[in-house]
Amino acid sequence: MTADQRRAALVERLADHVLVHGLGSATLRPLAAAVGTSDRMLLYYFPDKAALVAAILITVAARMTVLLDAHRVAAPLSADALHAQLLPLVLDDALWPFMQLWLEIAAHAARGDAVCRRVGEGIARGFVAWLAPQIAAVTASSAQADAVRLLMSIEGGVLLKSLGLGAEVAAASLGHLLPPSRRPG
Amino acid sequence: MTADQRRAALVERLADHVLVHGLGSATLRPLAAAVGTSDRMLLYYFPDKAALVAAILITVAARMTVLLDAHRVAAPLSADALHAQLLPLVLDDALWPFMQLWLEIAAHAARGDAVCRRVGEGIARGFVAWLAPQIAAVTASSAQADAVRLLMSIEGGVLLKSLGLGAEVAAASLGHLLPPSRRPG
DNA sequence: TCCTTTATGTAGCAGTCGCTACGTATCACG
DNA sequence: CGTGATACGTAGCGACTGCTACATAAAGGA
Repeated sequence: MTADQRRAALVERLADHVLVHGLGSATLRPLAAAVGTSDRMLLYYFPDKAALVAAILITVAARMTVLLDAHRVAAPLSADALHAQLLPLVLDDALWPFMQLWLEIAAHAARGDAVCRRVGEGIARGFVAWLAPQIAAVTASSAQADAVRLLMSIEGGVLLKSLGLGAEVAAASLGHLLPPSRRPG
Repeated sequence: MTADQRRAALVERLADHVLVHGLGSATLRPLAAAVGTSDRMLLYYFPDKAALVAAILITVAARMTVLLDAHRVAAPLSADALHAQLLPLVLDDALWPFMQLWLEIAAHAARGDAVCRRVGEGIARGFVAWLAPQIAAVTASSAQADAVRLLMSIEGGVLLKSLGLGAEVAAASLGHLLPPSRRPG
């Protein structure tokens, strides 16, 4: 096994830890302990902590891409229909660790963290590119705009769920597809 | 001046610092230095750091409420129209420090931070309550659902802007009110 | 066999964290 | 004139941070 392969395997296991405990706990010694090594070795395989975290985040993003692709729709849907399908998905426990991490990435990026900004922007643009072809639209650019709007709503839902408004988000999303009279008070 | 008044004045000045530097830099010694005192005194006026941060966040929330109320619409609008009016507002530089902090609060809440969860949920519910009466709807509950959907979209826009997709968000929001053919490619 | 490269352990640095113990100056009140 | 409460400075604790210096052990090519 080459050094590159060992490094990649290391990052895979570190990604597990970060998905559970978050970026805030992603400090060298706990990270190293979680995979049975030492901070010394982490900085042997990576030039510094920033490079290590970047590698971990990219690995996490790759995992989420795989999970999302399993839910790609067969034929393009209306933006509303796709929204109704995807929102429960990202609020589900299976994807929630990714969403928690996603919020942390956005918060760090907003404060100027270069790693989170760079990786996060790539992921976000990936989301748009993943969504657009699944939306029924007359032009590619309108599908793109629809994708951005859809993404805005979904990620706002993630943010609100993190603050304890998950039920309201789910109800409002449901309401969008039902006549108002059928909604509970 | 009573101790309570001095404590409140302290928090006001601390809020300035947190709005600029964020929660991540909200540690006792830098916070104290920013207002010309010592960590010792911060823990003299507050039982611990959590209580101090909670007080700061509540003060920040009160400031944002004032700013938002200055932009309350005179008569109820459609959800789309209100959205088009508010999105540029929250993406503007004047409110952006609040939004940066808002993302941090959500990220911490998502990781189980009790203070951020409690304060953040209050702010989020305040947003919904602030939005609902400004939305033209047949019933109060449908206005509430519209308010949640509107909030989702706006906060998703904040998240995407923090990752560098501010232009895409602005364009997509514009597109929502224009026929597709008039949108740039 | 020697000698370089690769991999890893041990120990520690300077700095920051939240928090606390201790001393003391000031001041209202008895 | 005491005397207790209020307000504040100084100093430090133990834990943690990213990172590094140094030693060493194994392995592979000359």
